[in-house]
Amino acid sequence: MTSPRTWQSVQDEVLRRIHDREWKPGEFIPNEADLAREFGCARTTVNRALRSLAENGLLDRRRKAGTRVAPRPVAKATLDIVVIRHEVERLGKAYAYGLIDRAHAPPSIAVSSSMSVDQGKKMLRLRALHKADNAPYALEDRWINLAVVPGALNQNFDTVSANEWLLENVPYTRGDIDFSAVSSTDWTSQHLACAKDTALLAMTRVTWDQDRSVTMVQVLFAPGHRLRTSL
Amino acid sequence: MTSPRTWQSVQDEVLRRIHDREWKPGEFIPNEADLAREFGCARTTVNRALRSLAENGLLDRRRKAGTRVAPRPVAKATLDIVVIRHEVERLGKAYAYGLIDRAHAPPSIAVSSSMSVDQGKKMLRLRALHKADNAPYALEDRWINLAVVPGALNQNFDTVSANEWLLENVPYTRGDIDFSAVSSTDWTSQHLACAKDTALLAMTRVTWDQDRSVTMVQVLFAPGHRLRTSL
DNA sequence: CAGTGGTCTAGACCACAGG
DNA sequence: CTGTGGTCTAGACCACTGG
Repeated sequence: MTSPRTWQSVQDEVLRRIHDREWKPGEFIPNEADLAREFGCARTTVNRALRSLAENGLLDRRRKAGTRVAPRPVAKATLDIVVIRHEVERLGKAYAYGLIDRAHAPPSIAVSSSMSVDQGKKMLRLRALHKADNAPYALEDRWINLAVVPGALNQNFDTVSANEWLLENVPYTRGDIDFSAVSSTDWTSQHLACAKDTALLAMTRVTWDQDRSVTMVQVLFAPGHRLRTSL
Repeated sequence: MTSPRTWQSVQDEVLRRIHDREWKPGEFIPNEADLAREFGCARTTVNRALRSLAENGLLDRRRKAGTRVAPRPVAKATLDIVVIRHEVERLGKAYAYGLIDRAHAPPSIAVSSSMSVDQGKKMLRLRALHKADNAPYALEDRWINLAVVPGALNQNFDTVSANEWLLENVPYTRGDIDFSAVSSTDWTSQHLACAKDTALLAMTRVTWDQDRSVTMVQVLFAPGHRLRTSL
């Protein structure tokens, strides 16, 4: 075979061998030093190629044991979670935002427990609609932890969505997300302009800064919305 | 400040500066050589730390221009797409699989166009139910491209799901996935043991080997299913 | 053109874990 | 104890791209 010299060409060759079943799932492959000799490059270069593949779940690497092809290739799909306005604009549509209501109230049990906050403490709740080309795009129902983000009380969120304001002004270290399907209620149907009981894609996210919850938001997308990604 | 010596400690320090707004979104940070001097380590070490952060979307790096904190931190959520049996077993539940029907027939227009195959060509269609602790877990509706996987005709898929058989036997290079919410039909309600029009989370995937489609599958999860991930 | 990140090298030492 | 991957170094050259 030819002698790859860059880490990408090494990676390509390794991928080819996996794809062509020269190295089968679960099998060990030669160690880095041997591969470096075979490919005529430095071990560092081989390491870079293999480490990258391991991060993508195609290889299992363990000290002393060695490197093997992942027995069950774990497919990792990456979703980019972006500000809704940017998502709409990327689609070439006109974005509009409207605040529906705003309240300073204690959260429900579900919200307070998801956010690990005292149920008695008042939080800021915002509901808003995002539109694309004047059609409903997504409905946002958000709770903000005022103990962590006191400044939110001074914002009216009339023109800038909490979505964007928080991202630009409040740091976070971690987020937990889940996706599910829910039926449209009377209230959501009205705002998303769809029939009651329509199936809607829902994204719920709790954002944390260290161990303190910053905000929890449920986004309901308009009927037919698809979340795309690839492997 | 202290002098980090490993790439992870360099990364931690960079993360801290971003988090504490010492380096603000959109701002340029010192170049690799300067940081290496400041931290008392090799430039390679700084490079490793910054490259990793850039891959995670926290930094924007461009030759000559330099490195800056990403103006809009793009949150990347990674979903692990695994074999359904393993997912169920990981939950500590008993897995069961049942083939519902199997047909050798031409695909619908929707399927043939998604898979870029000639609509006249017969394909293998399998519908099956995955159960967890004897309750419906997910309903699978799959089309297999026999031009790419002729061997599938010799499998009856009575006991091994196409899901697993394909993963273990047929290589692929790419997959396109989308998630959406759909309403349950009479047929799906019957198999998932739910009311008609219940909102269901649907995952549709088309798998490719180079530029030839291998299989297309729609998985409908039982009501209430949540797809979890974190940032 | 020149400054920046991107990569390769050869060698070294270390951390971990299998035997 | 020993083989493996994990990492660091110092230096070098390259590729891209902004000015």
